[in-house]
Amino acid sequence: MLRQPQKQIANREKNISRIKEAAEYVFAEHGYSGASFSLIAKQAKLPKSNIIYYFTNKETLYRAVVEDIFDIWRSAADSIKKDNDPSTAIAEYIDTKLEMARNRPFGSKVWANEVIQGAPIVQDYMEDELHRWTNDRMVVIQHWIDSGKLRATSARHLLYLIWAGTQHYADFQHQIETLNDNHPLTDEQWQETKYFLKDIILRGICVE
Amino acid sequence: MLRQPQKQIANREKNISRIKEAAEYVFAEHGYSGASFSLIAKQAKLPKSNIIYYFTNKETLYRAVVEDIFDIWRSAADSIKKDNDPSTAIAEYIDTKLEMARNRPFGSKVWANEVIQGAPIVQDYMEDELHRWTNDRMVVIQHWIDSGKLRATSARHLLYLIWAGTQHYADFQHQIETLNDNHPLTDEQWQETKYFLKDIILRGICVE
DNA sequence: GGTTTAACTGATTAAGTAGTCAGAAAACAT
DNA sequence: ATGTTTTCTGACTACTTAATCAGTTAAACC
Repeated sequence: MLRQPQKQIANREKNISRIKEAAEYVFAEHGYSGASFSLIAKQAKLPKSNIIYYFTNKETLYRAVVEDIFDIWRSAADSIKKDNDPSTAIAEYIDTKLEMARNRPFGSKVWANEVIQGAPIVQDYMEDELHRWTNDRMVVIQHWIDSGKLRATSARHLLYLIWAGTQHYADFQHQIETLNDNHPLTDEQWQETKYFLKDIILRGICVE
Repeated sequence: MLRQPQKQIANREKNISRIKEAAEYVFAEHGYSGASFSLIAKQAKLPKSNIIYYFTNKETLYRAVVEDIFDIWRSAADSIKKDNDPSTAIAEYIDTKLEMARNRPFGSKVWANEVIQGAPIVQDYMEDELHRWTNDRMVVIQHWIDSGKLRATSARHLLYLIWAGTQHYADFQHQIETLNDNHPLTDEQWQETKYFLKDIILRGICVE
């Protein structure tokens, strides 16, 4: 049995993902300015210097976190494809996005925070990646509309409504829990949420 | 003609609202931690010490800003009353909220920021005022449903969807403008937004 | 006009911040 | 084993921050 000669590499990967996870949480809870290296270090249970060793500075760490988020977020829209059935595809998209809101709320919060503040760090990302990605999806939706599979509405605003409606449950999680008498949503309540959003949105866009 | 003996009072009010306006902007653009007295002072064109003179500390100023926002936000729902026609009332609510998103985006952003970070400063406000306010509106909507004027859907999630769908245009303003080729929305585009949201949501909740 | 009171402000302080760096420790190579 | 490279870290620095406060200016009162 060969000894693995890469103890370093394995350790490096472990540490990096551990730091990113901690950073995602701290950036979400405190915003960019409020997130200090010492808070992130405490969360990751690693010395502050070690974090700087891996990521050089705060902005680099932040960008790494945001890029991870964006990749996941992007892959959630895999179902929005020309040849898929619109209702099924959009229902699937809503389901997936709500599951992400439930399971990975911190990423969503970091993104929201960044955009609210005018994307000072990831403006280039928005102009390139997000812009292209959004246009691609809009083309698909417009195709569905043009071929009579969807009611004639705005593809752009439909996307925005799906984003807003789903991400709300991540970004405003705290508000929702407060209004739910300080309890997290139960499985049943998440089911209800999924059902509600699909019900309203699909009813709004399907040809009658 | 009597001389006004209240030069001081007038000046005080002027300064306070000037400071709050500047603070709302800076808190929205930089978050709670990122908003420093010196930034707010620069924005308000007043010395830093003067701001502290009026508001004692950062948290007090912040709370003043949030309370102002909340009051305005609350009054937008005046139309949600038992005796009003549901479709008209909800259409009016959506219109009003979208106008607020357009004209007062900073307040919305401050609120969003605060909630995303778990409402560290205004938790009590959420538990008292917002909770009561939301329950009141939900009772009205439930009444409409029970009396057959609306389809049987979730009053709670309907409110959330309206909030999410409208506030998105304030909170994510920067993203929306970036996706709009770096142009602010035109009058026409705002019209289109209003139309879209009312179209989808009303279609989703009206009895067929 | 002179006194009291409120409004205001520049200088200062104590605490926290991002980032540097010299050197220790571990992993790897031979 | 020895040397080399990479990983790691505590101590430090230069800077920013919220908040204090002593002292100044302006308004209100009589």
